[in-house]
Amino acid sequence: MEQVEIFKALSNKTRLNILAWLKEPEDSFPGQKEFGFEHGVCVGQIQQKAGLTQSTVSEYLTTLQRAGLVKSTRLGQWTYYRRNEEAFAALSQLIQSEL
Amino acid sequence: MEQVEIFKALSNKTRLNILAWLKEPEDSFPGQKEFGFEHGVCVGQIQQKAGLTQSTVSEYLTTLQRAGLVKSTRLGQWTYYRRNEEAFAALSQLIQSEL
DNA sequence: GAGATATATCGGCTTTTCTCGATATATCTA
DNA sequence: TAGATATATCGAGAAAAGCCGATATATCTC
Repeated sequence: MEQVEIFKALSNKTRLNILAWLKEPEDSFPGQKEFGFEHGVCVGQIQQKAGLTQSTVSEYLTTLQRAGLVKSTRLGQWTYYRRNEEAFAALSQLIQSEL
Repeated sequence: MEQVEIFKALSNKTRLNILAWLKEPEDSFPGQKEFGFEHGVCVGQIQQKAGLTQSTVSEYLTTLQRAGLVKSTRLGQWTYYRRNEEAFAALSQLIQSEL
């Protein structure tokens, strides 16, 4: 993924919030605790917390995924999103060394 | 400076290039070697290398400065820009711990 | 198969960003 | 002071991003 695309994905307050929420999903999404968090958090929960429409949040998650910052798993009718921690480690490293 | 503003400043290929050039100014701007690089590189040199208009490059440098990523020094009729390495270290750290 | 639910995609309107040319400001030099 | 040079700021048109409602697709349940 191109560096600039990663930074574009991070250039939005809601998307930054989503990433922060996904860092502590148990605290951020108590409404989903019965499903567990191994595969991440489903779109509906994120949408509710973000307070934007379903289409916008879905698009934001796609943006984050194209940047490599999150991964998704489809289970039945739900899509679960979770952070890709390797991407964050790599980004931190990149800023230290290359940027 | 707000996180999202830093990422917005980094969301442009030319601005990323400028930051990369300022990392190795001796290699990137041989045309300025007679003036030294202690205070940075002047806008004209950066503009020439970027291949965009003077006004655009000036604005980009202002954007980077507002984000805290570069510092400037005015000497006579020249403004010299240089990287603010502390900001990059802080950003790398932020991505590791908070983001 | 029909309806319900979850997510993704599409079309469009609004706001922001990109980038330019023109102009303003500051400094230098003659 | 006049002109030259360097940079900053302004105004505007084009492109991209933000965000929505409507619709499409996929899965589940009956």
